[in-house]
Amino acid sequence: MAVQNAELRRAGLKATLPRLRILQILEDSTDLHVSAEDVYRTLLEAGESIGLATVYRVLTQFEQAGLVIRHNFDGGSAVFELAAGEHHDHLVCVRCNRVTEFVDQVIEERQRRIAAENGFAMTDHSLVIHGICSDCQRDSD
Amino acid sequence: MAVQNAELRRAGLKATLPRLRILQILEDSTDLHVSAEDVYRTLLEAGESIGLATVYRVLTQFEQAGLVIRHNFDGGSAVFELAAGEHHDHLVCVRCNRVTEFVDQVIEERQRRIAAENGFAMTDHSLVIHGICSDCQRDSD
DNA sequence: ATGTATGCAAAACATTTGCACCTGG
DNA sequence: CCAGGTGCAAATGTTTTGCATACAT
Repeated sequence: MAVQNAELRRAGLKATLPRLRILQILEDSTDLHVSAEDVYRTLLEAGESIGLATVYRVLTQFEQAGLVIRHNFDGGSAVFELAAGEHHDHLVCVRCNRVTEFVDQVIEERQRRIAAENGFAMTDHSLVIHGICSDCQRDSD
Repeated sequence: MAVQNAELRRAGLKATLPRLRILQILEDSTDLHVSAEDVYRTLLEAGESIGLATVYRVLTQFEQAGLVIRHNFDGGSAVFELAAGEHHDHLVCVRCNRVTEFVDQVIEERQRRIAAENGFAMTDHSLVIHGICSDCQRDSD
């Protein structure tokens, strides 16, 4: 936990209990993409008394500090993932919502070129491929 | 307006007044990407008395009928565009929210391959490049 | 006629904010 | 100690829904 403490400092955030717990949850989660509600529920299950508002505030701060990335895959709730490692794009299953990550250098390069050709100073980009994952194709209904 | 009438029939929707008006607005709009509120405001300005709930219902029906495409560019409100013509991707200005469209066959092809490699039956895909458009770079603050 | 569509108001969500209190450094 | 963080509840913004009425076929 000294590790997370340092991570928060580096991000310019005071190492408070809620922030440490939430960071821990993100790191421990088997699911790389969790919603604010998911985090809140996990906290409750662990017996912590941290408000949902704080979860939102902390996740937003983490996002601004570059610790996490916020995605709006569907119209519902946003999901967050640790910003560890390389940029990547996502495959999202429309049946089970499972998320798979991928990187493609050719696409990355084309995107840079397209932004440039259109006079855009690219700040970010997101590519989401929706489809039915192999598991869901098998359990077809 | 007989034209829109036929369009609705083809989509399997009764040609009611609200649906005709809303389709008309989408077709007439200079901005290709409008929110439910935008449509509602336009209706009010035209003196129509159509409820916001109806606008949402109709836009959702249009989406299901394949007449329009719904996008969730930011976390805010969804925007809709007529599904006329080819598939394309979007450049969105983070300052002024202006949307520019583009198509890149290389990216399209890579996406198909990536979906296939991951065992995904691709149903859809969306690529959004965020950045600062040339106008906003000029009026920098 | 009659099943469907609409308007209005209320509900349902996701997210944000105001404010008094608590806590980390 | 004191600025900043947190909890709670209330506010916000978007989208959906229940229900009585109106409309297209």
